[in-house]
Amino acid sequence: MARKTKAEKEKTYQALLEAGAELFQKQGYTATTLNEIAERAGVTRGAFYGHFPDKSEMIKAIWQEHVMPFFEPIRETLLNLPEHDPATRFRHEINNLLELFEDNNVVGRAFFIIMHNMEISVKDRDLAEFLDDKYRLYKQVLFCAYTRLHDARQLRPGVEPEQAAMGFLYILIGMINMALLPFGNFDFARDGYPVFEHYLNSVLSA
Amino acid sequence: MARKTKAEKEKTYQALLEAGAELFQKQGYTATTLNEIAERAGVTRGAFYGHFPDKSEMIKAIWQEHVMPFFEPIRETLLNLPEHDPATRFRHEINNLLELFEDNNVVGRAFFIIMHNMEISVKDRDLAEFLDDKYRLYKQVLFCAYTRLHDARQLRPGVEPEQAAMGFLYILIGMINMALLPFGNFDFARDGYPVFEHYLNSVLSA
DNA sequence: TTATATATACATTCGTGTATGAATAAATGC
DNA sequence: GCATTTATTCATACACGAATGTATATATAA
Repeated sequence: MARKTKAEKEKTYQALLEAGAELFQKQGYTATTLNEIAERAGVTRGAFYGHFPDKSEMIKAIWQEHVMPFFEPIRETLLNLPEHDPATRFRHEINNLLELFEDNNVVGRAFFIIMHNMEISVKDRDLAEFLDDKYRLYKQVLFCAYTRLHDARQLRPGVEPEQAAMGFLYILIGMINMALLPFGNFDFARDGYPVFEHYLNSVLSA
Repeated sequence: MARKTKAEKEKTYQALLEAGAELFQKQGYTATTLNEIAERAGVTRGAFYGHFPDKSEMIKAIWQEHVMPFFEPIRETLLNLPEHDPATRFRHEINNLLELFEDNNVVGRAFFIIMHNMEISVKDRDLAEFLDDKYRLYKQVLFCAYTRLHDARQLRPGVEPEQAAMGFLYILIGMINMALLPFGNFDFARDGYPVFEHYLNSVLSA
């Protein structure tokens, strides 16, 4: 095969990544073969191995390229809520998060794959750790945010940060789950924002 | 192979079911092979095909045998909350549900497999429909319960049944998700009951 | 005697990983 | 800038293993 230019190489890389994400979403991570990915990207398995050591590395790449750029700033903000009136910033950022899931289906797709369409296997310890990290991350970020809210006395009396963070995490995970399922038409305006609004009001005093 | 008695046949059936559930939980549905299931059950693939047409039928059997007996009465109760003071019954039944997940790890395991360790694939339309049914079921049951609560004026003013049902579903799904993950030690007394208690208090007026 | 639970054996298909090769982009030397 | 060398992208081919489904055999329950 003729050597391609650097720009062309990047193009096939992106094509492979996109093909992989689409197929993982549609038929699951384990059930998707390298042949299918390559074919959908318009290349052969030879190209795949030129870009990824194996399938599991592709998942990490999808996360890195499709999620991190959007997710990182939100995480950064939640970890550094202002000492004065963190609640307003918190509400705002949660809104950003929901909008991200509503608008950007690349991000949503990646989450769906990670949470729903990738079996957690003892066989692949590496991937299990990768998933573990993701969940640990969410928990940590939310706990940090709620601690700040607590310190600023913007949580309703009797609401403990750990508990509130867990509750929020449940709602978030639950909603993302439902929102991303291929069946059961989900409407953010109907099933997303109002639910969060209610929950935030029940937890925040501000 | 020598023919077995009917009782022995039932025993290998149960052994296969148990082996399948264990392996699906540990390594995922797709990644588990019929050979592994048979070997763990102390038989060969020949026995498997004597009891199940294929792997997907085993999932349905696991649900039928390991979940339905516990889940059905709860569903029945939620669909038929009393007209007078449904809230008390509702709280009670939700508690039952949490206890079920806390105590009965066979039920929890089945849920974990369905929700986390079985990829949703277009390739297997039959299984996708099976999953779809499950989610539809939850939604329907909760909506029915919340409607009854609403009619009895036991929802806080401004709380709509649809919304409240969705919120509850999110929390439930989110919690079950987190509770069942193999990593991240989950404690029902710490991360389960209090969160639900808070949410119920924020929604119910009674 | 007959029906059947399950082991065994076989055929087929499929997926992975690697080794190889062709053609050309990129690098190098002048 | 041009000629030559080198590096590299990706297709092709191959080897190996593994999984499925089916057909068959056997011993014994019914």
